[in-house]
Amino acid sequence: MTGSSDLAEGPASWRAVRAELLRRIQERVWPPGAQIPNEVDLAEEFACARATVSRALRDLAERGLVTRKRRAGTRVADNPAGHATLRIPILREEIEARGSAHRHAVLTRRFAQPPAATRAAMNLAEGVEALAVSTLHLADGRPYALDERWINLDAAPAAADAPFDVVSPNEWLVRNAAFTHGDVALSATAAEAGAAERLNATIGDALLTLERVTWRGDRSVTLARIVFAPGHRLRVDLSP
Amino acid sequence: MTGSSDLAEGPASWRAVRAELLRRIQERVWPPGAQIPNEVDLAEEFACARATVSRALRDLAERGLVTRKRRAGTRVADNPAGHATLRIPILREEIEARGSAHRHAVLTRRFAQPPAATRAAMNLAEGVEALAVSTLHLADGRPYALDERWINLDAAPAAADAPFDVVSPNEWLVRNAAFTHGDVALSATAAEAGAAERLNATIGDALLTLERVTWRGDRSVTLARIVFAPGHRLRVDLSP
DNA sequence: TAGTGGTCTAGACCACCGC
DNA sequence: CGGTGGTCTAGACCACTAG
Repeated sequence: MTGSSDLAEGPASWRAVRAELLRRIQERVWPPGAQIPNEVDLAEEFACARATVSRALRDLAERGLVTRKRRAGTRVADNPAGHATLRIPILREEIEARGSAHRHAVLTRRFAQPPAATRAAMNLAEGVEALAVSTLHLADGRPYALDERWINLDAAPAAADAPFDVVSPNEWLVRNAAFTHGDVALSATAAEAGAAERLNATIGDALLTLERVTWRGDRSVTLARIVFAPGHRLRVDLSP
Repeated sequence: MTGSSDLAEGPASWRAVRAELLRRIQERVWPPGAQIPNEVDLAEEFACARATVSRALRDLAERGLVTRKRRAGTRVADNPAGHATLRIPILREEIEARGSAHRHAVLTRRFAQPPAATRAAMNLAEGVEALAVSTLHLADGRPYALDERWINLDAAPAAADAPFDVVSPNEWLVRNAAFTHGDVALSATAAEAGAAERLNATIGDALLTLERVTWRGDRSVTLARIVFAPGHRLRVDLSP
């Protein structure tokens, strides 16, 4: 085996073990679906403790490259699928990371009863008011994204008094209203009149749209709809 | 503290430790930026081994909730940002997971020199030929996504003989041409004539587009452009 | 029921880097 | 320099489940 000579001379770090296992998977020494030797045997082969092999295999399992079951052992995944991690964007940081100057403007800010669809998505009772805020984010003075959201005042009461002029709702909520989980949907939408004007687009332009609902336990915190300016590309890396 | 009473009675699993640490972070017992006690102290508090605390903290660090430095210790992240994992889709599985019947049709398949932009993105030498394949994926007979891609025959020579009629290029490549890394870009594009006809859309419709380049070492494997049918939503979950 | 992964322990050494 | 996280070890017990 290729990678064992450098391992034989001393204790193998779990990364070295992982690298060798990864090599065997990628080079089809162990093809998809194949059974991998158990931890004890691998530990013996690599002359290390079982815990070290376990660490390496666990890492590969988290990446979806192998599947593990108690009695059945470890197998190479049928589909060694890559996985990308998509971070929840704080628009200011995203813009500044590109070397641009960030600025935001609150367009509207009002208390109202959200429409039925929003109420359903946020699991709100009928008749309760929520805070609707619309914010435009600019990079170097050019429109970058339009952030339209509803905030559940029951989950984040302090938002009622937040002016959002210095700290944007996007950032304020991330910092002050921690969520326990959420879900995101990406889609392409045609620019309607309001968004087109704000984003310097033409009506009907294809705009990348990110909709996100975050929850704190069983209470929704905010439903955000972020519409990016025309041509925006959301990039993510793909790991083994 | 809420979670400690049940921990005091016996050895704490690392998940229980993580849950308690997570609680303190989410409830601002340890606000963003705050220093967390070191592993030894926490192990003493939870009456467990340091390795158990380490496991819990490592998990939180991987999720981006805390940052760890050798001498400086562990701090709550300024932005306890959630992160979503976006799996590389095998369209057939994605469709079947929705309970629909999958079918695909190869529209075109030809060997040609890719255009300059593609050549650059795939780091190909000038003049070499690659395989261009265009495939339409259908769910219950309705257009689902259009897959247009270039395949680097240098990295996946077997693709030259693959008919792609039974196994789609999408699936064939995932299974037979493992990649080491890649990058993905999501954007919204206006449907041009060809895509509109195939996807049962109107010219100019906003379409969610996923572009992906995968690499095997320093050689590109494939550049794929997947255009989804109108209204498609790409969903991802958001974890703490 | 036996074999596998999952976890915990107590101890040890090391790499890093703020003080 | 010394404290911190990062890792490895040898051993142990447990949880799960395939055969």
